[in-house]
Amino acid sequence: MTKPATLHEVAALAGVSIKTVSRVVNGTTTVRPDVRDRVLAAVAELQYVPNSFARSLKMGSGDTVGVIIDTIADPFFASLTHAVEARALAAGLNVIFGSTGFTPERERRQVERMAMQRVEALILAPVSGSHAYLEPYRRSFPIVLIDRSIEIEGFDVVAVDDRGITRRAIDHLLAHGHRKIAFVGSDARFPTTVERLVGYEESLAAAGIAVRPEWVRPGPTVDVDAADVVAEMLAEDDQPTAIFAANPRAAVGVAHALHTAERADVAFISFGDFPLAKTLRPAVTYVNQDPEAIGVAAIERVLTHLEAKKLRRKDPTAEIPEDEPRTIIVDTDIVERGSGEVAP
Amino acid sequence: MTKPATLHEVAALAGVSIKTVSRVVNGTTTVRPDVRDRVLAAVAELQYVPNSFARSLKMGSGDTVGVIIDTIADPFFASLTHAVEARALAAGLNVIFGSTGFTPERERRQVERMAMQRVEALILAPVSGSHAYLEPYRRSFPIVLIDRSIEIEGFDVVAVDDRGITRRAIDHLLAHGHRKIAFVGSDARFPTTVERLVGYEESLAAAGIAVRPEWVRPGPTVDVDAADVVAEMLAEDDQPTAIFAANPRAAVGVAHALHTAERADVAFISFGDFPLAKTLRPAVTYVNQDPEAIGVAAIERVLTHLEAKKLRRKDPTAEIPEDEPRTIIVDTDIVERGSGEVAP
DNA sequence: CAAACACTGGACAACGTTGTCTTTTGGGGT
DNA sequence: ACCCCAAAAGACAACGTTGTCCAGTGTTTG
Repeated sequence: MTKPATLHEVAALAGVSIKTVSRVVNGTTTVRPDVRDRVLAAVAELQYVPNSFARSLKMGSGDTVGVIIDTIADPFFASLTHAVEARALAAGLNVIFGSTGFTPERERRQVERMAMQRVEALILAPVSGSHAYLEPYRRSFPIVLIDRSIEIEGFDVVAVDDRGITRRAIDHLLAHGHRKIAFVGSDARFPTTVERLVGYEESLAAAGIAVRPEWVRPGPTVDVDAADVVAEMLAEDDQPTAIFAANPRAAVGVAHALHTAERADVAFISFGDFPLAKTLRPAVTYVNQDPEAIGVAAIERVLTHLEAKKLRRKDPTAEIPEDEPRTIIVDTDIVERGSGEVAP
Repeated sequence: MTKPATLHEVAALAGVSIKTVSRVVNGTTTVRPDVRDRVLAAVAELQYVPNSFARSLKMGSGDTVGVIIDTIADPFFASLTHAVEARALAAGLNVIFGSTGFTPERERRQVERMAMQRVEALILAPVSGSHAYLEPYRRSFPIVLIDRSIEIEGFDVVAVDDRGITRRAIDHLLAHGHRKIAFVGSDARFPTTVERLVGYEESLAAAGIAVRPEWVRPGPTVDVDAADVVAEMLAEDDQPTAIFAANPRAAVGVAHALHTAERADVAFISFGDFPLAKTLRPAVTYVNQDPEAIGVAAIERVLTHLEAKKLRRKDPTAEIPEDEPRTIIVDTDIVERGSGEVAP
């Protein structure tokens, strides 16, 4: 593990001053071709790589954005992060990431880490709980909240209209004649599924149908398997004729249960696509919440803020309307593939 | 966007010297309780967060490890990265990540970026092509190659015995009486699938069966859908009675094709599990290449190297055998779930 | 041919932190 | 009351880089 070369060493080898090497490396000013070549030769020989610590320290800002999500093992966040990284790379930014594991405490720890790493901006999928603690951080770097909205003013938010689209999904089932609709995958820990549940309730209320608590079930948790929940409901005499899965993991369970019970007669809509959803018969109708679109929108907000910061450095009085926090609702639609169009 | 507070400001507010604040923050030496409290109050009031750029610059080393993979959208790498991050967090390390998008050129660029970020270590899933360019970097920080091995000596490698386990999978099909076995998902770009193809060929050769080129097909690529490939083969009079999918994406295509054609009579083994694989009927037998196990083994190697580095700082002459590059083959097995045990 | 002029190269300080070394403080023993 | 010693606090340099400013060089023009 040799220590990397420094400007001094390159300068000594090339027989110039460190400042000249700096100029060649950064290419800001013109340097006489022969000197330039000598420096580049030295750079190559010593395998010189600029020290970003020193550079960022001097410059007063780095080139890293943070991404904090539930877990990268969730395909939804994997796609989202993928989109963020691709755009960040193009913009010359590094991506540092951390997971909350669904716990507020760990979320705080991750945010703190990001602050210490002096990220230029933070993209955060907040877990439930108070987020007042974010306030001071927001003064140091822009924070874009994704996937779920938060009660506090002043943050950028990129999310999906969970309530509205769920309402539309339930309306869709109602329109196909269903009156007995189950909701699988409720989880009070997640604001998103809570919102989806509200959409479910609103839709039923508008149709004059009472919510039956025994048909509102938790999704996959440590001790509950969504497949078991469905099997249980389908074992009763009085059964739902349609099932809405509030998240893809729940949907996989529901699909498993319906498939093993050979109950193609039960209508089914999933919130979020999953692999093989189109292979099952009937293929699964789903709410298309596009993770890439959310990721792209989030990183674009970040880039806008960074651009604004650059502008403001030149002219601190400049008015930059794009720099104000915004709430972006990413479009969502329902993709009909059969399972959601089954008649009761 | 206020500038974060510095040690100087905290020191001024607390009425002490910066060194004392540094001591309180790092908790190395004892500080008189009253002074300590005053400093902590100032830290809280100013929202002081240490500047890791300055710290890393002074210390000569940071606390970040890099992870470079094909794409985080691949569930295999998502799980792997998840395991790496969890362990890194526990060790107080930050994870910075980048994707190659399967192109050698972009891989180089990502490695360069990591070097500039002065990562403490790098976990890399190399794409094919020459990796001689890694040699100089290896002198600056340890590099652990994952998932695929590389021709160069001197690197840590954590991988799966692709050839051996594939051979076992094909042997498994042979043992169930199959003689006509197709291989879907070959891709010369990936050393892993190349190795798997070799395993396939070895197994057939050992059984005295000739490889039929028309049954060795590429997996999903930009212009080839694995499902179409399978449908094509099953349209012929002379068909394979068993199919081996060389990667999970190919497997999803194969599953789709078999399922839509209602060909439960065709045996099927997948390299890698995929969601719903256990839901299909018959449930899909698969080679269990545990991504978490690979991730854990890789980050453990990294931690070992960093520990060794710390030891060596104290005693540069110390002999640390664990620090030598190693090749770790992570255990793999075949999970029988039905589809691989179908008779011809 | 000389003088002004770009243009190139170098010395020095500073970013915020920690390590080393020195100074101050406080408390105990005589 | 004095001195000594340990513990606590401070002064200063240094990490590797870039920005500012100044000196030197060669080129072009009056």
